Amino acid sequence: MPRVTSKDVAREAGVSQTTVSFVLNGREEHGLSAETRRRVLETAKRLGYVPSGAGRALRKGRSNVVLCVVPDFPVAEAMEQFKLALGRSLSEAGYTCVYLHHDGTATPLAELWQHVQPAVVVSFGSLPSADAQSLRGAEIPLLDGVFTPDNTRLTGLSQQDIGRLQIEHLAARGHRHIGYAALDDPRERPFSLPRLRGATLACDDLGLPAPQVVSMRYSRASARDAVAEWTQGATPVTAVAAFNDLLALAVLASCRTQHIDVPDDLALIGVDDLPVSSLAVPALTTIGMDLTGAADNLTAGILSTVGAPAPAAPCRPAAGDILTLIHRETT
Amino acid sequence: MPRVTSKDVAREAGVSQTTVSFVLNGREEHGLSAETRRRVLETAKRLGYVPSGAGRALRKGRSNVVLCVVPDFPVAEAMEQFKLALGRSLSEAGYTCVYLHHDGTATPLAELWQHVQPAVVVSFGSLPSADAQSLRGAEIPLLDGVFTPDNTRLTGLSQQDIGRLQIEHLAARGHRHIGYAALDDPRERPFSLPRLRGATLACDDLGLPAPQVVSMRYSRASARDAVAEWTQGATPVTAVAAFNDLLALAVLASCRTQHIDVPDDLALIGVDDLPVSSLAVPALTTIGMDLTGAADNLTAGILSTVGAPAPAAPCRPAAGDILTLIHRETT
DNA sequence: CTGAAAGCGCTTACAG
DNA sequence: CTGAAAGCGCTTACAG
Repeated sequence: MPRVTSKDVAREAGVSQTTVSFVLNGREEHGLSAETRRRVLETAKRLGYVPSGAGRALRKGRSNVVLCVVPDFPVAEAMEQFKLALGRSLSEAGYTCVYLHHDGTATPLAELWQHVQPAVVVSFGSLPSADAQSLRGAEIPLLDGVFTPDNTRLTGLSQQDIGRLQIEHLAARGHRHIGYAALDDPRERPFSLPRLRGATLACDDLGLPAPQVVSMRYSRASARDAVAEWTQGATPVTAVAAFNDLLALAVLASCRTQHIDVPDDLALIGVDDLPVSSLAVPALTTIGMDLTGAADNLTAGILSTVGAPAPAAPCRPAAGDILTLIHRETT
Repeated sequence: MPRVTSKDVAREAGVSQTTVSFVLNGREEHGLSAETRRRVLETAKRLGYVPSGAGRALRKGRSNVVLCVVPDFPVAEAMEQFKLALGRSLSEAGYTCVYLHHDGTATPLAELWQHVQPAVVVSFGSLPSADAQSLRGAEIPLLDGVFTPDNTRLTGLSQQDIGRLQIEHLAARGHRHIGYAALDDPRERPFSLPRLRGATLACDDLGLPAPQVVSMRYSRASARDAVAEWTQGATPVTAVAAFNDLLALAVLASCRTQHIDVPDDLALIGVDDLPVSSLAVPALTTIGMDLTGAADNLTAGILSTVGAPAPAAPCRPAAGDILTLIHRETT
């Protein structure tokens, strides 16, 4: 059976296509009579009318797609949760969220958005300036650098605050000589550098010596070396803040094999609150994030960029409420 | 600056729009002269012509979107990897992959595909028959139940084989009384039931007693109870196959606190090869999966459904090559 | 071997 | 307050 078009609705309701379009798009300024409005709405619903995305996109020169360019981040639970939440809240607003995982090798971006004509492009990292330029040329709005330190207001999620929170917790528990487990993976730098910077600034603010940074990988050997470095120096460290839970768990495993007691000999705090972190022995203290809240914040920003009405949810979580300290047994 | 259209290419190449369309879509049957072809191709490239998705979709009544309906699975690393790989290989074939995470509460599906007019719908679980019906009505091809046991040929990824492989490995190492750690989460059933079934069938085939199944959650208390049940019965179990690595890690943690030696008192095998699994002490034996290979298989199926030419890659991994046993220290 | 023309479904400037 | 008409960019049946 053929599709129901706005022409069908018009004929059935005894009005013109113009009127149907005005009613369905809520264009008040043309002052349609209440009765006409009602009849059109009722007819559209009765016939099961669904507007054609293609027709609208062709006419307006702009689709209802929000194109999210995601750099080559490692797959991480937290990022997946965020993407999921963003997709949901945008779809409630009538937009389709498409993630482009861009590792540089793929199709030139310029080609893609000429083809798709997205309503907005959202870049999780920083878009190369050539791409930003080409978007400007195509008059497609861009939300750039969503997860970069300068744009924490977009999500309310500050990587620096994460590092700061870790240090503040350790300091509050009496630690003064603190180690930092950094990750030796260039793809994580957008997160790891600001977290470390936050930790360093916090130490400074609290009058503590700068954290003793050791760069490590996800391996036992690497964790063993790191622990040795922290504990065998002139002024041994009594606590370690790790870039994320996975690194913290590696350190934890290493402590066991080296018979270092956690938290008494060495306290430990991660970031992410992975499911597995609460299962560790001892259970890992960590930082949790309200990723749904962060995604809602971003959605609000996206919608205001396309000039859409603010989202239904009146209560955007404030930046400070996005992060939570989850205190378990390793501190 | 305004967009370059096929009309522009036609004018510039001194031919009609018809000819441009034929050349660019490679319609041989109309017998265009080689010289015309060359000139059109050259002009299109020179002007930077990119076809409009909206224009094409409107005309053909079908977009180039592949809509993947993903049921309410918990976020799992393996599934994310698979989705990433599928998105990549489809985009190479000129299709845009959109994931719809459907938890039942969202927009009616029928509305969505009237709006988007996808080229194919791919359902990771089983689509409700009303939805399948509505797709048929709209003449949109459907690949249904991608991860259900009846359709393992679509990806080459058999959940049953996973359970079977676990048991075969444990049996080969001399175990006869085997426990199975099942997950008590209804959302995982599409994976957990077939895995358990594969394990049970394998025991049967090998002449072993059926596995002693304990249903558990991701918590220490739950793991402790499970271990008690396995070890304190009349015929204690000497090995445990777990639904996934996370559950296996919970069991492993519990064994430590109960001073049960792994693998000597109790051997343990998981599924997924999580990054954290190689860090555990002792390191976890598990089943790894070639998810890129599985995604390539699915892409081939999708492309043949839309009548597209087979993908460039001539070598689809065979079903048997998707799974690998990763032998570490817990068995 | 190639082109003029119609039409996919929508929105909006314009006319009444 | 409402409608007729044009046009977004594409593909294809038809005519030459």
